[in-house]
Amino acid sequence: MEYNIPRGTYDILPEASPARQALYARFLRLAEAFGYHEITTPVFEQAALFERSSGESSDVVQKEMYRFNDRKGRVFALRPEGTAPVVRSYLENRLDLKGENKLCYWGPMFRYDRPQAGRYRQFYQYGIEFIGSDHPYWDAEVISFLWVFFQSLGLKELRLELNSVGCPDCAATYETALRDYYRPHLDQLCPDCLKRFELKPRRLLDCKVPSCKAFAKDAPSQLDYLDQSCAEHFEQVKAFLNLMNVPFTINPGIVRGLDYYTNTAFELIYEGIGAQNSLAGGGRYNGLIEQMGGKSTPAIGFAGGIERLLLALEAEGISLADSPGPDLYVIAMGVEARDFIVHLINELRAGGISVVYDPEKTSFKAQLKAANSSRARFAAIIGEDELAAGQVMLKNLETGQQQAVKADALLQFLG
RNA sequence: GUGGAUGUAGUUCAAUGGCAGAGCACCGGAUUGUGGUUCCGGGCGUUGGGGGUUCGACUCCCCUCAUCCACCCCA
Repeated sequence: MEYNIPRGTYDILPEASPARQALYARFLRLAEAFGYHEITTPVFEQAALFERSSGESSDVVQKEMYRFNDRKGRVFALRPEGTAPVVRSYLENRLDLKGENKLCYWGPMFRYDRPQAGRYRQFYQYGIEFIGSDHPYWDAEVISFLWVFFQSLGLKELRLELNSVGCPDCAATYETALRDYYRPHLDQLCPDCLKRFELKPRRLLDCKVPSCKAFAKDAPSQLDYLDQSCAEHFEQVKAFLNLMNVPFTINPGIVRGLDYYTNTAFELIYEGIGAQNSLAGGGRYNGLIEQMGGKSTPAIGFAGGIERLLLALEAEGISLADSPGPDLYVIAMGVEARDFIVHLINELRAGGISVVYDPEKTSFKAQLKAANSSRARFAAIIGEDELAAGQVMLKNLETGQQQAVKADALLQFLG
């Protein structure tokens, strides 16, 4: 083989396609039920869109973005996430004026990262964005969308974790407090945590090194550093979630990776698919739209990973769709029978019947065997007798029963 | 980006440095018009790729590519 697939990518083979299609259909159906409409943006955008929105210091921008120049030197990037493009489109197309503020999407994202179970360089995400209100009801509705979606798929081992990272003011005072707490212990932290201390002090809390974990226990919590309105907002989100019967656990360690998040942050955790156990995550981003040049507009959304969801479904033995066999397998004995049925096959197909026929299989046995393994519902057998009578012998491959059917009545019979 | 494991037929896996094999799957056949079971037969490998050591390399060494696991990060 001279060529092979790029690292961290994968082919969606025919056998895997039905499950994904089913997932997509279910997502869209639920999105519609919640009043969301699908939006599809390009897979590449100006690199600056992501650099500014996600934050220059974020890992996504620093080392995971596929950046390239086009022939005129413009700098683009394969999208590493879906929110910024959706917001860009929302502003550019003035969807605010059309009241189009519940948007959902589905498509490939790209991050140059080391591949691992549940982590790819081209991966697929689905998500929703609610734009235009800071009311806590919408936080709860977005979260409940996620919850209902997973419940409807039948997944059991789910954990919804909730946190509030506050507004930029709360976040700043909290990070100061956090640094004050850790500063005396800097010499006892792991090297990674020393970097975290400088760049992302919140990440100190979920370090997995035992010695660091000990400090995390007594570290200050963001929840104690929320100002009046942020605290109230959080309380109301929780209250709405309770009213919606969405179970959640508070985890002050939930940190969103991208800079634009404010207040509500949440993550859906699934144990049992490896280290990459976050099936979906999201939160509020009240500052993003203004930062991107729109007028100050609050918003909230989430994104989930298809690959991880499929892994979770597999882990629980849930199959959404198996590829069905064709409706009909045509068995023709001899060239005259063949010439008789080739046109009939097209008519049936045009009528929406899926038909399999293989002219290279000539022996009766081979054809019937193939009919069986194709999992077709029926086999249509045409030999000399049938040809003379202008009919086919229609055999139910499950029961073995067969009956003669007029050729021109076949479409009606099968349809 | 860091560390570790692995790479042999379509697939799951064997093979002390000495002729590359098995199950499953696939294809064909068992007196030419009735499938799934059974029986018989069949093909397949540049042992991921490249280089080195050796009389001889799937086996040992180096490089490379890929996958998996963990870190990191996240969906």
